[in-house]
Amino acid sequence: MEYSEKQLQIIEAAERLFATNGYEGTSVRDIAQEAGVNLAMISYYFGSKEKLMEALFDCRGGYIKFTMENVIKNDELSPLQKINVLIDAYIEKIFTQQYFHRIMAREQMSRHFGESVISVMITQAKKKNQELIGQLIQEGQKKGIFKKRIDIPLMLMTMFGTANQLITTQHYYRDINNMQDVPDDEFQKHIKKKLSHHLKTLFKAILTYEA
Amino acid sequence: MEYSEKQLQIIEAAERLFATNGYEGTSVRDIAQEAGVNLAMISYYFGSKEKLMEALFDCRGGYIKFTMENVIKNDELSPLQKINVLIDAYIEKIFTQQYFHRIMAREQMSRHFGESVISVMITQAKKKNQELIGQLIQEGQKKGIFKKRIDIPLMLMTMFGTANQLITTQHYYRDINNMQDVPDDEFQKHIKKKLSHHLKTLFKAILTYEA
Amino acid sequence: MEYSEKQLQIIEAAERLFATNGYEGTSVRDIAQEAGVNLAMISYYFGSKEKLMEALFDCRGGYIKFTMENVIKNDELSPLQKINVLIDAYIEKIFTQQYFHRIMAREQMSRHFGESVISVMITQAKKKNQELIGQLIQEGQKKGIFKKRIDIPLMLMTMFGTANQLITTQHYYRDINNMQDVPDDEFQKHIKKKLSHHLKTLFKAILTYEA
Amino acid sequence: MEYSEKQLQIIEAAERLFATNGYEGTSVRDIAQEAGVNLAMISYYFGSKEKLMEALFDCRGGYIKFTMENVIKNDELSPLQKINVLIDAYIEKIFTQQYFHRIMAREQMSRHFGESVISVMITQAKKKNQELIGQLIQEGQKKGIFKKRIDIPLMLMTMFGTANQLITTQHYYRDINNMQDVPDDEFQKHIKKKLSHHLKTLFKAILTYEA
DNA sequence: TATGAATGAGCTTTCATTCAT
DNA sequence: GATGAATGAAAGCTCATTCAT
Repeated sequence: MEYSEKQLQIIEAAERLFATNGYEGTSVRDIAQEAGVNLAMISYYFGSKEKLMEALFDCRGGYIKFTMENVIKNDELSPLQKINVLIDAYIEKIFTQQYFHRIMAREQMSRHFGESVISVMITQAKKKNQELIGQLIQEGQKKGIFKKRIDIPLMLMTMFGTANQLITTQHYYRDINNMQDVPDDEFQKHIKKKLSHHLKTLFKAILTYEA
Repeated sequence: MEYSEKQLQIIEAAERLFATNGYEGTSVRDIAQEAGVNLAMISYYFGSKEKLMEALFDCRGGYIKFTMENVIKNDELSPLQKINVLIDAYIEKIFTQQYFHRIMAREQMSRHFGESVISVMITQAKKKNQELIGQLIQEGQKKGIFKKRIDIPLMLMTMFGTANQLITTQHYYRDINNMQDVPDDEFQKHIKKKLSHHLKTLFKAILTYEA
Repeated sequence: MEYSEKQLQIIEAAERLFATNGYEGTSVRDIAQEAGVNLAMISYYFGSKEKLMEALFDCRGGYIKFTMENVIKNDELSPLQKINVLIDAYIEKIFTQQYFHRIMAREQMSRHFGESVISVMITQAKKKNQELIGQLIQEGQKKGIFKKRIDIPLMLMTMFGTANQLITTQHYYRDINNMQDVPDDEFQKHIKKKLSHHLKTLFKAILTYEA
Repeated sequence: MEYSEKQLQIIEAAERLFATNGYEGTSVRDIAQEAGVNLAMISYYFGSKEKLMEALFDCRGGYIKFTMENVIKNDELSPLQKINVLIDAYIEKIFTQQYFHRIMAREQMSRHFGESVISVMITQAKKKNQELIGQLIQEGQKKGIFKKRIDIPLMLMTMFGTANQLITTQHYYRDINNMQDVPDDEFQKHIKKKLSHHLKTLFKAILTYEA
């Protein structure tokens, strides 16, 4: 689907507000004001608030299934190297789409979520990811590099959950580490690096360390 | 603060609904109906919807400062054993207070959160936790059992984040592992055990494994 | 169903406006203003505009099935006398419920009508009426007083249609007959009498006159 | 006034929708879609929704002044024959313009009707009709064929009202007579014939029968 | 001429809250 | 203390119309 300049303007405004205040906590009027457009334009372009949300997911959703296939097929990388590449790719994605990531994290726990179009998209993407990472780990296991018994879903939850936690509570991290005066982009870089190292260590340990 | 029977009834209803539908997604009418009380009672008892939320946190908030002091001072346990005890204590807490935990997870990412009374409570509790676990780890480091460079905030984020992720998306886990027919209490036990093992392995690895 | 004073106040306001401006041409705001109540009260009491309409029909609908049974069973009246009594009863009804009568006349020709609760009520009442009058006419036919071939549906249409036409266009009648200065209640009496005579003549003619 | 092909297209679409859903119940968007033209065209061509309605009446209005003069002057017909010819002419008119007829029936009972241009047109036409029929009846009375005391306005109301009732509630008639499976054109023919016979009988009776 | 885009006003309904008893 | 009734504000959405091209 293609979106016009104005539609993107609205979608981006909605993204910011949904991320900050939640879907229910954001009124269509808020979005109109944030986007600097007439209230009626939103219904005009998207039909309804819910359809706008769907358009947002349609817009950003493509990034969910981040291109793991290429990495997996690459024979020059060891299984662990591939894991590391994937971790960095994932981190890169969610940091460049922080707003959207927050929305997804929020929406995942909603009542109506299971019934919605969006839910299906996310579920499918998650399953796909899981399958691909599953293949990767099996490859490592066959080569004798990774441990036998790996709980892949829990591994992914650790990856998603930790990143989630960091993104949604980064101000805590900032406070605790006394980095209030560090410019934001620098701070982002900092925590991306930290998170990358942390997750890689975590995965390496869990995949190769014999408990 | 003490709450009457009826007030608790309302608080519990609100807890369920806030957890399921979010704060903004829950109307005072919904709560009144869920609690089986008159609509006006809620404003009458709590003053406002927001005050009700605060009462809920006041009620459940005790859970945050989970009793770590005793564990830390216990000389019969090794540092790693203490960590394990803490992990289990934490898991036990959040699983027995799943609803409240979801609410907290949600509210953490909200706009108004930083400004609220609740936010201060959580922040303080987190800092406390971090200090205590910090002490614990330092103890292990002094004894030469734990690695030197440990990013404690990120470790905690992993613990919180993973548990969070599991609790808020347990239906995914259920689907993926084909456990739809398992009774809920049994399923809860199952994932608690899995999570416990997973986190312990994770911590042991990260704390003792030389990368 | 019982309605409170305030509910009746609203229903009556709605009745006036629906009759004058049509259902779609009347806004809930209009009704609130006409009834002198707060806008939100209408949803509070009736749930929605449509439900209010149903309440109106529930309220007035009882009058539709005007008590013909008693008349029919009365052995002291000849069939034609019975017809005359019914005509007067019908006229009395619709003149005392002019507003409601207009609403019904309007709604009968609406698209959504066939699907609504109201529609079912009206249809049933009409069928009932038709059956009863059918019996009456058959009685007269058996006694050799009425003609054999009578198209009852068309007879009723003439009765309903003529009365309808008079009620909805009484101002024309007033203009044409130069009765602008006659007080309204007197004018009402006048046209009721005229209509009564007209319909009775019509029925007598059609039922007894051999074409 | 002359209307272009596209304008007629819009007018016809509006006619169908106004007849079915009422003026207020029809949105300009609905009309645009039904006519298969751009939304803005309607305002562009007609100025406003109300002006479109006027154009519709301007277009169809000719139907009202149905050509009675010729009939009246025709010396080969008896007064009763002339009445019968008029009845058939009237029936033919309204059946070929059912949609428009419904709209008129609706609009007659509207608030704004009395103030509108349309209203004046209809009123004039009605007066004209009344005068002409009045002449016809007087002719019959002079010849001793018709009764003396005839309430012409009520006679016309019976004619208009019965036809009206049949047209707007023809589905009832269909149901009651179990003609659901009869093709529509055949059904139309059927009720036209029935109505014609009914009205002629009615008029003959009322005009010649001594009550 | 023709139209996609845009708009302010209005719609019905629900909100959290307060009033009167 | 407890509650049905009431309310102003705001919600999401549609309206007829106009603008810019």
